Amino acid sequence: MSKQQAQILYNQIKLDIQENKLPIGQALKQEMLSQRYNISRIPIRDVLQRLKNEGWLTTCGKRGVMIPMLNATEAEDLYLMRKYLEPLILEYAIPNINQQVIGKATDYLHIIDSQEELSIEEHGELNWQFHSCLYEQANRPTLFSTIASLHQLCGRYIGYHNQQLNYLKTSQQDHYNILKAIENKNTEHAKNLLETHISDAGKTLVRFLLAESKNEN
Amino acid sequence: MSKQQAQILYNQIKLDIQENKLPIGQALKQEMLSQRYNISRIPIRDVLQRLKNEGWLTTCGKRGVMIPMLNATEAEDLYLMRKYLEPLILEYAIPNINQQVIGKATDYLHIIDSQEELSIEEHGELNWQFHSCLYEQANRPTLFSTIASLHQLCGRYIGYHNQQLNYLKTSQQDHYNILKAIENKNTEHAKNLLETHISDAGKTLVRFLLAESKNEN
DNA sequence: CACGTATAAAATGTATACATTTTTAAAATT
DNA sequence: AATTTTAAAAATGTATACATTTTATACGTG
Repeated sequence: MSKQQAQILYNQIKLDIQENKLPIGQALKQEMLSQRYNISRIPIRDVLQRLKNEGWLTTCGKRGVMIPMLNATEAEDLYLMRKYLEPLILEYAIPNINQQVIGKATDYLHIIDSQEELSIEEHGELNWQFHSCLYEQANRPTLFSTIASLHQLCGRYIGYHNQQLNYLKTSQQDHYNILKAIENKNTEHAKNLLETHISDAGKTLVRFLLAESKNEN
Repeated sequence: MSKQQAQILYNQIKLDIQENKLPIGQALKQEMLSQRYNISRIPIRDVLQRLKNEGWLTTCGKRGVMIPMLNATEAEDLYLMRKYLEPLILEYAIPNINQQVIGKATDYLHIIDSQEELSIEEHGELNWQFHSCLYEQANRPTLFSTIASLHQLCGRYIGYHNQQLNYLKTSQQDHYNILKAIENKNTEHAKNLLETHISDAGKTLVRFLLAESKNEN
């Protein structure tokens, strides 16, 4: 289970970034992290590199990495890409979505509905489970992994504001509508609903980030 | 220059993958690579992980990585994503593209025209320089880096067939047309030309990959 | 003979130690 | 006083050594 050690570390650091438990905007010292997580620098380096490649960290000066500040332009880009790519993969998926898949997706929505005490991370995770169980039917690994990566990065922004949690809750009806359109094999309608769904979420988020940056000044 | 050591190794291994100098479809042993490139396993591991994250390598079984075989579906996905995302970033870029940028882009095209003896890697690199010097004017780092990453991955496919080199050459006229449309601030036309340009390249490549996989059977 | 189990070997993951580079601060020169 | 130089420190990159996990092989059992 040695590989899992690094895997746990990866998840832990990512969570700590998401929950703002690590300093933003300044260089992260390997030694410091090594002590904090009680592990040698080698796995730390591995994880830092991985997170850097995934966009959770950016280079800080000539050497080292740092946690980038939340940025409205980045958020807008992420949702913009999702808006274009997710309807695309859904189109490939729809012909392969049978009733079993519909059922599985419905179950995820029911879980979201039933559980009142979901943390924002849990909610985001269930949200992704719903979307991905549809997308994976497309059998498009490359397209899928790009979309999955964009989702992951959005997670950092979703975790930031409770307002986003409210949005997630109100958008549940969208999910049911999308599922209904898929069940009816109404591909164009499903794509349009999904595009609007993503676009709206993006707009809500960007509005918040802009408002916040105004407050800081 | 210790960091450059790993950087050199990264470029070298990537090139060796592109030129099929490493075994495809079987696990790459760290020890073997360590001896081949005359360096310890630590930087090897770093590079392997990085290449894995970028899509040049995939996991092979429970442990280790391997070079994935060229795959028509992956190529199609890459070009599909580019087809959607590159016109998008171009739209953001056009308002900021002044005559200096036009001139710079023109210079790249002239270099491609003038040099008869370009290797396919050099040609691909110049091709990317042309596109990226336009895209970077959009000031959209996140969108840009996703597109850059997709380009990189296409590099593996472009390097494979000389046929693709022929296509690159014939597509030079497209580049001039796109540049002309940008200069005239005819955004929609430029976007359409770019979309067709990418779509055609993708179709050519996919046709080849499919034909080849048929030949193998 | 097939199949599962145990054991040995190979490969990877991690820690420690060392080398190189980067950054910091102090000293010196203009 | 400001700027360049230089030396010490801090931080990162790499090598070696060790621990753990996989994988392969041989053995035993049904």
